[in-house]
Amino acid sequence: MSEPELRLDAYLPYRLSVASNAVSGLIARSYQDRFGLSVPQWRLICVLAEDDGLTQGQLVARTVMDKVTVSRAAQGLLKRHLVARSDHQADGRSHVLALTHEGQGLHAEIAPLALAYEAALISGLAPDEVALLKRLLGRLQTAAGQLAGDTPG
Amino acid sequence: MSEPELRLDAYLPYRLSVASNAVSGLIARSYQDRFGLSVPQWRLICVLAEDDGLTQGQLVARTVMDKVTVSRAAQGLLKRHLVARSDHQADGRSHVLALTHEGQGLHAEIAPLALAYEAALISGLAPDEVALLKRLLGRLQTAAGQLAGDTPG
DNA sequence: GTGAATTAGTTTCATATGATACCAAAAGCC
DNA sequence: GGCTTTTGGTATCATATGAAACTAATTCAC
Repeated sequence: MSEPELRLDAYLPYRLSVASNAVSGLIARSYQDRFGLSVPQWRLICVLAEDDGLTQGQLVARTVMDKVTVSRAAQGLLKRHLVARSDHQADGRSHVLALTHEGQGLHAEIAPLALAYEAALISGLAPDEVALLKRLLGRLQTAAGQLAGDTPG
Repeated sequence: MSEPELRLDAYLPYRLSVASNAVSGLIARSYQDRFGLSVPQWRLICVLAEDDGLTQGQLVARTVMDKVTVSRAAQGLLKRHLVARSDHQADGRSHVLALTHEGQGLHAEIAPLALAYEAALISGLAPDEVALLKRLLGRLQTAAGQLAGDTPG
């Protein structure tokens, strides 16, 4: 007995999705309005600022985005001269992306805003709660990845 | 000094989005493959199973989805005779939605699967960790809502 | 070396999403 | 009663997304 009750607002995947949508929507709107950047574009800038000279394939791995998404984001940034492309030394199919000076400037401008958003979002939480939250999110992600691989039942 | 470093994989909104996408993708694929249901459709079924006889407006509030999304999901469910519509007693614009017998059957079939997914996802976590996670997600959601209202910056 | 199978990246296409405009019913206002 | 404003829901449109097909370059097998 005791049917294990399924209530939507207690259902973790739902809660996760709603929270993520709220946060992503906030951030996406902000970057779009202020800098004309999509979230994928911003992610590329962010990764390239950490670690310059990556191929799109590497960016796919780093950002957990689809390669089509990365391709389009890169094209947009190219058009705005925020990143530059150079031929890959050893692989003629591949190109190496790097931030231009202008791209670096934009990153320097946005990064504090991004951090301010994060700070505002977690302002009610204790530092150890934040750390735990990040760890739990990582676990969920890997669990989902494993389940997606198997034939879950 | 000490620029407060922005690393993408330590950035909470990013982590949240990636985790949510992984989980949502897993669930969405499963419901689509097995039952031909979209996530919005499933959410409506779920809410209507909890609490029958709601208008679309009420469903919008309950599911935190756009009214267009709810409208379309409802139409899909109507076409498959999983929900039924009756005129609203007091408001001629509005309709009342309720699960059909068939819809209830489908819900009874999916609910255990949904709970199994949740159980699998959190299988590595302690119960109090899960509780905390849900609470923190709620806090993030409300914080994002507040920030979206203000002019943050 | 030559040819088959992979891989990096783009293009194409089909679908999902939400902003906006829209229609009809309801509520306020006088 | 008439008139405007608001609200429930739908239709239209413009954009975002990813799956699949495709191109070109690379690797592997031999």
